Amino acid sequence: MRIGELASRAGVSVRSLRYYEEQGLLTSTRSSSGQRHYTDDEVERVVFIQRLYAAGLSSRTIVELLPCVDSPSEQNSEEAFERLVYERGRIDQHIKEILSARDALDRLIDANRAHRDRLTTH
Amino acid sequence: MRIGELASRAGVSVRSLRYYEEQGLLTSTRSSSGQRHYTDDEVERVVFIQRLYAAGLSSRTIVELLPCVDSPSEQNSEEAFERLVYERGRIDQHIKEILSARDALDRLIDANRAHRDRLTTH
DNA sequence: CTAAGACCTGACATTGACGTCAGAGGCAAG
DNA sequence: CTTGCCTCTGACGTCAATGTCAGGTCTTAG
Repeated sequence: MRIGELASRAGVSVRSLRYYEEQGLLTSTRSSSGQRHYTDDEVERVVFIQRLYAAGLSSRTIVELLPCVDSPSEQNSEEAFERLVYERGRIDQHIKEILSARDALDRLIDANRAHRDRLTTH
Repeated sequence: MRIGELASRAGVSVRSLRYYEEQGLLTSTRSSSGQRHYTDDEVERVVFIQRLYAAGLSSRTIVELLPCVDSPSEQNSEEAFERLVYERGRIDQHIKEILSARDALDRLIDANRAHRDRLTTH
């Protein structure tokens, strides 16, 4: 498949895919005329990358984790594996922060709703 | 307290506090010489702002929620209240994304660990 | 009084993940 | 063969939160 199709299937822009390749997150085979071609697997990979972005990881960080994705068999990914565990912890921390933000909003919502009810029943 | 103390208590930079004020997230009283002064309450407020930032809200969005924080008593914050509920939903969505990123990393960690064990017991 | 260290405003710099545009070539249908 | 859409590279633009610097003022300990 060509880049446009991968983009629409994975729900990202064509620009983003070229950027991912530039950052070393994604590879493509090239047709003789230079156009990028992808296999179906790449859809999944792009979605995975998106998830990590959503969790606050940067391209640079994701690149460092890729050995664990691409060749979990090599023990040269020892360093990458430690990084993986570390980032997992950071995400966990991040989740806690966001949960506490949600809690704060919930309390705010309750307070406001309580006030509204008081006005309504008045 | 002056800006430096608020910054260190809330764990943010002085620059950020001035930026928050510029964006309408924070107010300060000024001494005759123009220096900003804050009450203890502001520490809590800054922490709250940080939480919302961590949850992915922008300054602009936070400003729109502030009426609910500052005067939950006014019903002119009707619009702000709806926004509040809406953003709560977005955060919820965001949490789900991050959880699925964490799951993805967990699966990756398991796969790598499994491989390592296979090597070790060999 | 004076020196060190906070603070002020205003402005430009930075970073990351893209958007967007220009100019050129590729490809399938009619 | 042309028309319309996709793709290419390269480069510049953007946005938000913050860093950083300059040049000046305040405050406080000694």
